[in-house]
Amino acid sequence: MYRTHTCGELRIANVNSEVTLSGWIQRIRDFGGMSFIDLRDRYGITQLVIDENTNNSVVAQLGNLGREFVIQAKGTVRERSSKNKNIPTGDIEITLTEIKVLSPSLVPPFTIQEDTDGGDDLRMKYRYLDLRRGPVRENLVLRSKMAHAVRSYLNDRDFIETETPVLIKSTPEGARDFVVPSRMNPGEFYALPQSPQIFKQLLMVAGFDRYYQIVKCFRDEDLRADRQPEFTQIDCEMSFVEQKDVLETFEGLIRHMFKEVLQIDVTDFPWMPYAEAMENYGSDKPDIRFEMKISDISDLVKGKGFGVFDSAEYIGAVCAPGCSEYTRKQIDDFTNWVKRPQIGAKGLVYVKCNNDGSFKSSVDKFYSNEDLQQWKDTVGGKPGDLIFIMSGEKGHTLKAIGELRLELGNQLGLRKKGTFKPLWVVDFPLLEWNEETQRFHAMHHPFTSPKPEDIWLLDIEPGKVRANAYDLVINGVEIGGGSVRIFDSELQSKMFDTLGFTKEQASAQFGFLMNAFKYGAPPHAGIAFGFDRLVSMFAGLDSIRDVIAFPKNNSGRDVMNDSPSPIAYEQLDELQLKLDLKK
RNA sequence: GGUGCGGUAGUUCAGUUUGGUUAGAAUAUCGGCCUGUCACGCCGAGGGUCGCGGGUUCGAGUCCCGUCCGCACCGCCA
Repeated sequence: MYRTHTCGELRIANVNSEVTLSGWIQRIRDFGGMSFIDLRDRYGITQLVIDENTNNSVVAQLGNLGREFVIQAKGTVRERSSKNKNIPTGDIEITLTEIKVLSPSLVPPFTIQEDTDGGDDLRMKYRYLDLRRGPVRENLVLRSKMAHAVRSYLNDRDFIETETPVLIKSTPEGARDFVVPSRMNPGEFYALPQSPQIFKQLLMVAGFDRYYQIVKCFRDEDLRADRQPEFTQIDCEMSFVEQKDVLETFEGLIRHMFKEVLQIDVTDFPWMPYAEAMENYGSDKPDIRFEMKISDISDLVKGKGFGVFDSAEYIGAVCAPGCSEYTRKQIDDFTNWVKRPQIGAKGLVYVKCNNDGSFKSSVDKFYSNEDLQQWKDTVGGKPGDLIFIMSGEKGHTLKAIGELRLELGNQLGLRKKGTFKPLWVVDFPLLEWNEETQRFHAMHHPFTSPKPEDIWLLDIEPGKVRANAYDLVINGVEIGGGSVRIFDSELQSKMFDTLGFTKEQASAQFGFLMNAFKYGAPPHAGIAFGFDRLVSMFAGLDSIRDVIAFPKNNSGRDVMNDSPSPIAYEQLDELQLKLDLKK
């Protein structure tokens, strides 16, 4: 028997018990006459003692031990003479009668403790050591709890957990597919799913009525702190429901997870139309932990001789509360910040609303005090506030002010971790114009249903058609999204038509789905949540890598096993593939 | 594809602005001392291709060019 207890469970009540523990040596503190060993496993740390009463065979072994050795220790639980209040086992220790090395260890490349000295790169290379650290392990425990909460909530509501294929057909819309060559079908390829979209819709046609799956999805696009090439979705679909049924069911899920896992009551899930989100926040995923809405002041500022504003399509303002005392340097820093290529603004106009009611702005030459007063009233400014103004093409400018708003929120400490503000963004556009391909693309995916009252626009102004599509945004992070689906094969083929598919292309790509819809498709709708993002948000982290056991790095590489890697000539030959690398 | 930041002991970093003696600190490791530590303490030792290649210079960790790698972001991500 390797152990009678874990390293986290012994307490004062266990005093005098004979116990056997197994685990990793966290640290040895050698005092010459006596020594302490911290023994660690997943459950905690227990202190082992060697002193003048310990038998010589144990003492003799001490010198052979080192950090991260796996040992088995037998001994007796006793009360400590000096207790450690910081750990749950801090009242007791084990006096050793026997110690056995189960597995020695090299000196680890970084210290394995709560605050490691290891950099990200090194931690990823030795991820199995990194995972021994409490904080990283806790993230994965949290992930497991959250998955459990998802399953219990959905199982209780008659959802059926169903697996769908991982080797599927490549589709041209959307993100780039990862592809897998087929040996038995030379020259042909599977794709890894970007989402189980079509399969879950087919399950609805099959009458499953309520489906979910916690499932890996794959996208061959460039990575970010919150984007991995393989990631996990909570994928769901329901039949005989309307948009509001879906939103109610799944805000229930999110509420359940917050309550069950974090013991937090999240009550409000307001709805905000996409158009309103863009107008007021310059983003389709507003962070509504703080106000600071963007105001359109185009009509107020034009025609006073300031050329930059006069020639701009749109002039927007955001008011930073209590910032009128910002120095020239601070304002310059913001100006430079918005001028970076990532934002790409030409400049930044400011108006200081001084506490004495006067104004100081970078455009005093062109505007009177009365003008500035009017701006202040429009943006809802108060004495002591600072108004930032940007101008230009409407879409870009709104986006830029939106970014500035978030940065101001950061600097003013208005984006507090541990505060959670969910928001449904609804009524997304059905289509968006793609300059590159000179055609409309589905904003969500081609199976998204247009709003019935907008269908008439499909032929004359496709860009104006709104969809029954929705995103769940929490704290400015897109956590999930879904839509009411098209279940009528006529409307579906009209949709493909609008997207520029020929009948043949549509039938080759999605023929089986359109066929399925000819055999009695129920009205259905669904949603998918980014599980990794949800976990990282619950954990209070900005990167999803820390909530994934074995993540990829920035360039999509696994630095631990050095993949991807070349394959043998024989493997290529079997697949009848030849490489033609450009460099 | 692009922009920015970074790469110096096992590890985390300082040193680069303004080129100049033997490249430092902390931590880890090893050795010695230590009976109540829990970030133990004290003394000592070892440990460096300053990412790589080229250039400028009497002299390069430091300046220039190229390149590789990491991170963040833009494009991209239905």
